[in-house]
Amino acid sequence: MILNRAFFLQDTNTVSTNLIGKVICCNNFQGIITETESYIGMNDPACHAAKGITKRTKIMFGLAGFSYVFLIYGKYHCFNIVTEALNFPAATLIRGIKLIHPPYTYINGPGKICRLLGIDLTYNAIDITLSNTLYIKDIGYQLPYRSTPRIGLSKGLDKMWRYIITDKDFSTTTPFSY
DNA sequence: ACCCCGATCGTA
DNA sequence: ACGATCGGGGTT
Repeated sequence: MILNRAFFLQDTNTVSTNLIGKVICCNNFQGIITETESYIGMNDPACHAAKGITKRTKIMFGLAGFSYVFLIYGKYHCFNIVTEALNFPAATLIRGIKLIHPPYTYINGPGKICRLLGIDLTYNAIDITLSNTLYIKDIGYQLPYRSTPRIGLSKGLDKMWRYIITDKDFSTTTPFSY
């Protein structure tokens, strides 16, 4: 079943951990989510919204379940989903997936995911609880994960808000047996 | 108008 | 370890 508003309205770390094992569907690609990160509120120095509402960050203050896509280093896109209550700026970043169909590719890194799935700035501010081109579904997987500090930051490294799958079947480019 | 920076990636 | 590359955001 497709994840609904109530799923994304929860605490961001609840959303980030519950997204492990869910399936992102976009442009005919379907991938198990294997890695996520939380960015939470104006007191999180690594969160883009920490400095307030801007043209770019306003989506994070909006309704949970909308996409937040941004360009990084002039070349790559990062795909997030807005979480928590209206006016509380937070989101979950999708950092790793494994295709559930051939060629069963394991993709680690938000830029590479967006490149493969075809996600660019035109995919920003989409309601993924209503869209039929970009959405996330639950296929009943409950997969173990561990938490670590977030990747690539100069601030907010004290937070253990990166979640990554521990089952090796989902971190290799080979079919999995579930 | 100008300057600095970055939730990355591929190459070395 | 490092450079590419360009929009966002702050400052002049």
